[in-house]
Formats: sequence, structure tokens, C-alpha cells
Amino acid sequence: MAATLKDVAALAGVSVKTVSNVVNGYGFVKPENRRRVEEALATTGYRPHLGARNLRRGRTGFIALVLPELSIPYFGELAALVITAAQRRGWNVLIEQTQGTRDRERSALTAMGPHMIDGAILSPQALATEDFAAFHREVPLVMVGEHAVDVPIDHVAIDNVLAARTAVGHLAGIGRRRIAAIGQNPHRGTASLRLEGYRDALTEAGLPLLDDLVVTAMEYHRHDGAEAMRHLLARQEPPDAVFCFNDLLAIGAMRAAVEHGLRIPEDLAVVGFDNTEESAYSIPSLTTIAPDKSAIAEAAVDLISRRGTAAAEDATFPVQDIQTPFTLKIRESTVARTTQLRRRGPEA
Amino acid sequence: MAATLKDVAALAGVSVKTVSNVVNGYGFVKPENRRRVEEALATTGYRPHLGARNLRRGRTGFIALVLPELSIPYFGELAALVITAAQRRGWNVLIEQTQGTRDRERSALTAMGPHMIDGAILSPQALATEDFAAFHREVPLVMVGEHAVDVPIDHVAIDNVLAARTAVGHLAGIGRRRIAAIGQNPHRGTASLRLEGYRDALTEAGLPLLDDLVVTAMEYHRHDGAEAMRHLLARQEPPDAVFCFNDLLAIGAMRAAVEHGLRIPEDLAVVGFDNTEESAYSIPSLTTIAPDKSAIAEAAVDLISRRGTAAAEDATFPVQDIQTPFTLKIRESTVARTTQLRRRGPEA
DNA sequence: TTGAAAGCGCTAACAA
DNA sequence: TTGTTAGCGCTTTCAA
Repeated sequence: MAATLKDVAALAGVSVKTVSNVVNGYGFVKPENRRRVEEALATTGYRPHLGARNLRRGRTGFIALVLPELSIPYFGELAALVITAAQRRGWNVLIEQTQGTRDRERSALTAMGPHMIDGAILSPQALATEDFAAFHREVPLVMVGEHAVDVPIDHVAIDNVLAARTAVGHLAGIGRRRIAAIGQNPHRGTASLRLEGYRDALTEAGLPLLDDLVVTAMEYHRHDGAEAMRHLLARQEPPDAVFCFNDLLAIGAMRAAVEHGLRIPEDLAVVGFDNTEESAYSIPSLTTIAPDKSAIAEAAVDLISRRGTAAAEDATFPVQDIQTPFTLKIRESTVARTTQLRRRGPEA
Repeated sequence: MAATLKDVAALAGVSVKTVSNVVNGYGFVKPENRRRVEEALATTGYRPHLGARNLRRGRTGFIALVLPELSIPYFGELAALVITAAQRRGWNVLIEQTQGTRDRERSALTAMGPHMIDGAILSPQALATEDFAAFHREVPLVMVGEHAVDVPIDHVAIDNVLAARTAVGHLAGIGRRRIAAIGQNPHRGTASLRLEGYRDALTEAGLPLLDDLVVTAMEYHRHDGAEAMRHLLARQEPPDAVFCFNDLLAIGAMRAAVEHGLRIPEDLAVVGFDNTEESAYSIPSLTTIAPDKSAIAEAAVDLISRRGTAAAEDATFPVQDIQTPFTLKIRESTVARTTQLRRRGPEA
């Protein structure tokens, strides 16, 4: 059996308080006692029971990370970074997968319960404003990506409008005239923002806005991108470029285009969004918006931490809306590599 | 403040025991009392404090999943499935990332502590036999993939030798004569097994074993595959096929080959291992060994569960070594698609 | 500086 | 059928 504080105290011939003091580095302990306690600690191989400690301290040591699914590369990469950031602050991360359904997103919020976690980071897909009513105020909450407009909740994201405008501006800049967009979705706030940026860029470039070239995607998987692309290719006048609202859609779109016999980027230029690791190695490699994922993870965990502290101090700490930086990675799907192809691998 | 059992009892005018009975569905409760308790439960919005419950029950409600990194597609996909399987048995999953280093793998085992978790599933990369000494027997442990030979620990994996033999047999079957292998690694048991299968297949096909065509990879990222491929292409007589020990290596290898001006599969056929989602959409799509990841996740969680129960019953439950099924997905990287290219997307 | 003891929220043995 | 109560392992007040 694992040793308890009591066992250690008995072995060292002191009280549990003394052992606790040694373990936690509190107060002054008589050198002789300290020595004996440390010895007892070593021989018993004592390890504190975190559950009991947290029960007593009224903190749990956990934060929840609520996301659609870990097997989606963007979320896998984000989760890896969140876990690392959380660990630095002494938190373990509980991951809850929702498949992006409203039901499961809501139940994740309630099921975790306030006892279970010190805070939650969520990347919702379908959650509506009213769903927050029940949960809000129990523990610090921060939204990553999507933003529930009407609820005062901390939020971390890149400037989606600007990012989309940058991506589409790049396509216009390399001379594309019929630029399509894949990923419109009435239920996703970020989709509207990206669409807005797309439109801004077209207008800026003096290109017409053709509704025909905007394709909706209910889900953002590779499959959906391929399907959307096939629709576009069936048009009378197909596009000469396409801006996809995430990398998976772009990968699927490229696949469908190539199956259709098109050359990328000559016949069709493609831009993605997320800069998942996959995008740097795809053939052709994918031009994409690269959000600073570390910055997102760091900011989210930091907000949980600060709001937790702020609550304790009863300070009023205004709702935060943090914008993290991004860049545009220009790769082969928009600008063919001619020379130097043989010598260099894709940039990271 | 969140309501406790006591609050509910007070409100309903009964004892905590009665409330507990209702909450846990134990025993018989007088209908009248049940009604009042349920009402009190609803008005207070009572939610059990899982930490306290587990402290009392002597279980933690957590299992650990120790893996190199969540951003690696195979592990992201596996983690998604493990979490789902664990949830069905009432467990939350704590993910520990080790970057595949022995140090962090070891510390994951000890840091989690026996109090924190009811069991652990690990997918080690560098852990040595002696590292298990300290941890073993504290909680149920199951290894996924790599296998520590000398330690009696439950293990779940596919038949790596057979899988590799199948993959390489396929390459020989389509007429390839100079079949290379990327991924040899003295520290990985699975690498040796896959190499063994590779050799078996060559022998079976009457092909010579050329040491020249076996390339070591310390890491299994896309980058390493590209680098290994460049080495192979620098050989006097380059290979006409390559078997990569995972999909990422294969993706990298394809990239390097294409940059070198080769056509896949005409000049070079490529086979991967893992069937990550990416492999079905890469261009060309990747022929790969497809382990049944659900079966792996399910078996691993099941073993934790059974061994936990077995310990309680003091039954002797022999160490398990479970082999899960796999298939070979034949795709464009070995067999060019000629017709029907236009109509169908890649199969899943 | 250390000890005794209460109590975090819950479960379960025992009593009523 | 329900109530009382001890105690899971820990922290922490209060007293010594």
C-alpha cells in the first residue's frame, strides 16, 4: 500500500503536521526532526495524494480542454501546446471531445462540473449563446477560435477577417481573377469573418463578388473539401483559385482538382488556413494562413490562471479579447517552385 | 456556492444517507422522500463532487495515456479513440506527452503517482526494462505498440512482422526488385520487427537483402523520411520501391522523391504504416498498413479495467499479449489509378 | 516549533 | 427504510 502522511509521521515519530510542513516547505522545522522526516519520506517512498490535497485546498488541479476531436490535426497540435502550457502552471488537462455537436459541447460544460476543474478552454463549433447561462461564473472559461458574441467571456483568436483578406489578397496579387471560397457556414462565426475578409480582398482588388464561387461546407474535413471542389469544377466557368477555410478542406480540394486533371498552381491556386504540419509536406505543399498556435495556447491558459486569481482577490478584471499573431506561408500551391527544387526540402 | 449532499439533505428534510441513496440509486427509498430529494436536487442543481467520491471509494476515476506527442497524427487518432473507450467505462483520460524521450517517459510513470490514476496506457519509445521496476504493480499498466520484453506487462499491438511482410510482399508482387526500407532504429523494438518482416518478404520473393537499401531513422517525422529518401536517391543504383515504417516517413519520402523528379508509383512505389487519415488524401494517396486503431484502444482500456478488477478479487490473471487485426490499404502510391479517377474520391 | 483535531464532500457500516 | 457516524488523505487553525 502507498504510504500516507500518517504512516510517515509514525515512522519518524512526529505528528502529521510536522511531516506536512516538511513536505510543503512551510514554517521552521527543527533540523533533527526534518532529518528524521526526510528519512521516513525516503524509506516509505511517500507521494502526496493529490486528490485529497485538492479536496482540502478547494482546487482541483485540472483544467478542461473542450474540442471537436483530437484526430483533427489542428486540434491535435493545439492540444499538445495547451497541455504543455498548462503543465508549467501545475495543471493537468482533461480533454473532452464533442464532435462539434451542440449537445455534446453543452454536456461537456456541465458534466465536467465545477468541482472537477479549475477552468475550461473551449473551442466550440455549435454552442449557442444561451448555453453559457448555466455554466458561466462557476469557473473561469475561455473561448478559443469561435466567439459567442453576446456573452462576456474571455476570448483568444487571430484576426480572422484580416487573415482571410491577406490570403485572398495574395491570390489576387498573383493574378487570379476567379477566386472561389470553400467553407461558408451559417453556424460558424469564424466562417462569416473569413468570408468577410474574402469579400474585402476581392473588392480591394477590383474583382466582382460572385456568389457562384462561394461554397458552403457543413463540416471541415478533407472529404468536404473534395466534394465542394467537385461542385466548383462542375460550374460553367470554373475558378482559377480557391481559398479554403481550413487546411483539411484545402487538402481535399487539391485532391479533387488533381483527380479532375488540373495542375496546381498553374490551373488552380489553393490557399488553406491553419498551417497544420501536413500542409508543409503535401504535394504540392500548401500556401496557408499560419496562426501562432503557441501564442493561442499560452494566452488561453494564462487567462484561466489570471481570472482564477482575480476571482479570489475579488478584483474586477475586464473581459479579455486577445488577438494572437499570424503569418501567410507561401508555398507551392500558389507559387510553383522552379529552381532549387532539388536542393531544399519544404520550409517548416 | 455549489450545493453539497448536506445542503440537499437539509432542504429535503432527510439525512445525507437518503440523498446519497437516491443519487446512487441504492436501496429502497420511500416514494415521498424520493420525491422531496429529487426536488431538492433539482432546485439546488446538485452535482456530486467526483474528487470526494473517488477519495472515499479509493479509486481516482482517471487513467493516464502516455505518448510521445499529440500532434503526431497516429497518436492524435489513437488518443481520440482511447478517450472515447475510457469514457464508456467512466474514466477520464490524463494525457502525458513525453516527446519520446526516456527521461520523460520515466517521469510520467512516477509523477502520475499511484493515487492519481487507476491505470496507465503507454506507448513508449525509449523506455528500458529497468525503468519499470519502480512502477510496476502499483496500478494496472498496458503497453501499446512497443513491448518491454523482459517485464511481465500486458501488451496490445498488431503482428508487426506479418504486417511488414505483407507490405513488402505487395511491393514484390507488383514487380519491384530493389525495395528499400526506411525506419530502422536500434532503440525501437517495433523497428526490428518490421525489419524482420521486410527481410522475410524479400527472401520469400527471392530477392537479395541489400544492406545498402536499409536506412536508419532516429525520429519518425516527415522530415526524417525526406532526408532518408535523399540518401537513397544518392545511391548508385536507387531503389524502385520503399517501405517506410510509418506514414510520416512515407509522406516525407514521397516529397523528396517528387522533388527529385521521380514519378510515383512509376519510378518509385511507396508503402507506409499506420493508415493515418492524411494517407488517404495525399497526392498520390498512400498505400499503407492499416491497424485497427479502435481495437487497440478498446483492448488497452479493457485490460486496465480487467486487471483492476482481477487485483481486487485477488485472482491470478495471466499477462496478456493481445494481437489486434490489420489490413493493407492499396492506394495510388503503389498502383496507379487509371480510369475512374474522375469519378471517385479516395476510399476511406 | 509542534501536536491535536476539525473538516473538505462523499460513501458505507452499523444502528435504529 | 433511514439516520448517525467514521473515515478516505490531506491542510490548517488553534493551543501548547
